[in-house]
Amino acid sequence: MKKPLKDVLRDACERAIKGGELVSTTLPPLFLSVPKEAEHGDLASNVAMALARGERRPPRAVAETIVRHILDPAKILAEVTIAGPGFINFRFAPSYWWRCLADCERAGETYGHSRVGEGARVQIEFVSANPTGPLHVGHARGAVTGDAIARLLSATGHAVEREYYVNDAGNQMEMLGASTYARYMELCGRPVPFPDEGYHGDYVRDVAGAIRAAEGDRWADTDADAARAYMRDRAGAMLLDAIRDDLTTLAIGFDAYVSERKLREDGAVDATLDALDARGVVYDADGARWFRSTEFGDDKDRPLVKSGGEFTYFGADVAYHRDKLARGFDRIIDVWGADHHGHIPRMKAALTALGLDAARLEVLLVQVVSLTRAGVPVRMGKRSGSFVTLREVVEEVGADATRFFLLMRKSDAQLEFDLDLAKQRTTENPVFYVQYGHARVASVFRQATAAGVAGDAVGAADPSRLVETEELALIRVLAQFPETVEQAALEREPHRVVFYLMQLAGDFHRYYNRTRILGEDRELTRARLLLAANVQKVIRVGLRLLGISAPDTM
RNA sequence: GCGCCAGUAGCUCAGUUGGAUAGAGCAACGGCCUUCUAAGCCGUAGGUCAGGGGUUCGAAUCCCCUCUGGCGCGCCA
Repeated sequence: MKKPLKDVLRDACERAIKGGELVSTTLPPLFLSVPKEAEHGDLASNVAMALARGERRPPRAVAETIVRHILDPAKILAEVTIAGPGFINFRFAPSYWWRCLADCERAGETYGHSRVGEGARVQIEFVSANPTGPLHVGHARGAVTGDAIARLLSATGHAVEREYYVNDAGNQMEMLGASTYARYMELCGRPVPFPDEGYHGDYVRDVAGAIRAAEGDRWADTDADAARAYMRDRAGAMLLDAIRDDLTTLAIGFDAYVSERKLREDGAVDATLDALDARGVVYDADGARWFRSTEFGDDKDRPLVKSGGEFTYFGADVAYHRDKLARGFDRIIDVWGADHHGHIPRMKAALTALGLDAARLEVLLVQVVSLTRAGVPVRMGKRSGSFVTLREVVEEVGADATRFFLLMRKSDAQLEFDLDLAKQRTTENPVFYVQYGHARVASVFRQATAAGVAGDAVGAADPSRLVETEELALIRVLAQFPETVEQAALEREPHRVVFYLMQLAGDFHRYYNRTRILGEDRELTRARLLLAANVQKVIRVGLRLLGISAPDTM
């Protein structure tokens, strides 16, 4: 919607400069905004105010000069006015909106998609939870956010790969093995002490039970270390499978699962350590090996190898990120829990130290989710093992509502998720409100078909029959969809799409309530069906970008 | 103590390079179904944008200080 007008405006400014009526030689970035007040038109520019200082003239006078040079070869404008402190307000001609509707119709299910990404290879890594237990709600937010951003990036012409980094090595896994072993032995009637920092969740017992069901008591008589190692691997594999299943219920999949253990076994971690060492940023102290990250802006040096000889999590993670960049992505995006924000400087420092371009790594922080039930907080605590799992939430409120609610807020802001609200099938629940908009149009079309109207190639209807203010306003909202998608993708902010859909659904419900779509006038009916069909389509495409279904009946 | 993020209507939150009279949903109050799904719509009310200073034609937005909340500052991951 903005682009054609931006061209007209730029053209006018340049002509004014060429004619010597503006002394500025460069233009500020042309920025068109949608005014809050309808009387201010469809789009407004503040360019005159931005230029006024350099011109040494009042903004309104600068605006007059620019307006005088506006040509409108395509006849898209109905009105151009100067208002307030120096805004130039534009109002589009109805014919422009009719053209927008036709464009929308023609674009089909790819309306809103674009090529701004120019085929850039982007990798997005998300979830990456340790396979030591089921996913909880916090993981779910990262999962849904990463997935939605991946969908947005694909729709805007990026070549996207989704990756899950499996932390299947290290201390936590050993703890899982020991915990599972202890539960297993318990079930065999030969209890051993439960590890101090072990995993207390009931799922460990379930996993141990499943192993025992498949293999009997034979591990009870095996060497304890060997048994623990076996339990670690079996439990890890089973829990990773469970995680995949959980993600599948949320319509989330990955192109690759990369194993930390494999990375270690392949020598990638050693090689990375050597590479850092070769650059002279590694030193030994207190029996450990340290990375001199303070030289690269971190506030502390960080250990890469523990005094026991094991790599730290950080050490392995540096190797993983080096590997990702080596795979040739133009950009790698990490979705992290906000409690990891302190890790960004050290990771960037390590990449810089390795001679890599740290700017290619982008870290998105996802803040915590607090669950409530009718306003009452649901207690969560991982340590106690009583956290609320992703599965429980999805089973209670459904995948669509889970995704919608987790995407309603900017990802770096804390989010309150009211389970009672999410499962309500009433007007208060925004996800049903939006989906209902889609279903409602489907219902109108069922009626239209019964009346023998829908068969008349609605796509070929004449948009110029749509003359009501509300109809043109609705088309305007449709016309804003492509730039909403683009912005959401480039800013990595899926919540913009959520808000857009709530607005579109609201505008449509309002229109529906006042205006009868199926009427006596056949041509008008067809034009309104065209409009309704495109509203429905944009809701559908928008929901698809969020990974949410668009039902025809509710 | 240092660092990061936040503080906008009773509640949950939007607010696009700094722009016009700060918005939405819910909750509250009052209306609308013989007509395409009332799972909807219309109206009313609701504000010291945490507080104070600064920058400028203009600040919720940028800078500084204070207060409040969350998180981080492990040879845990």
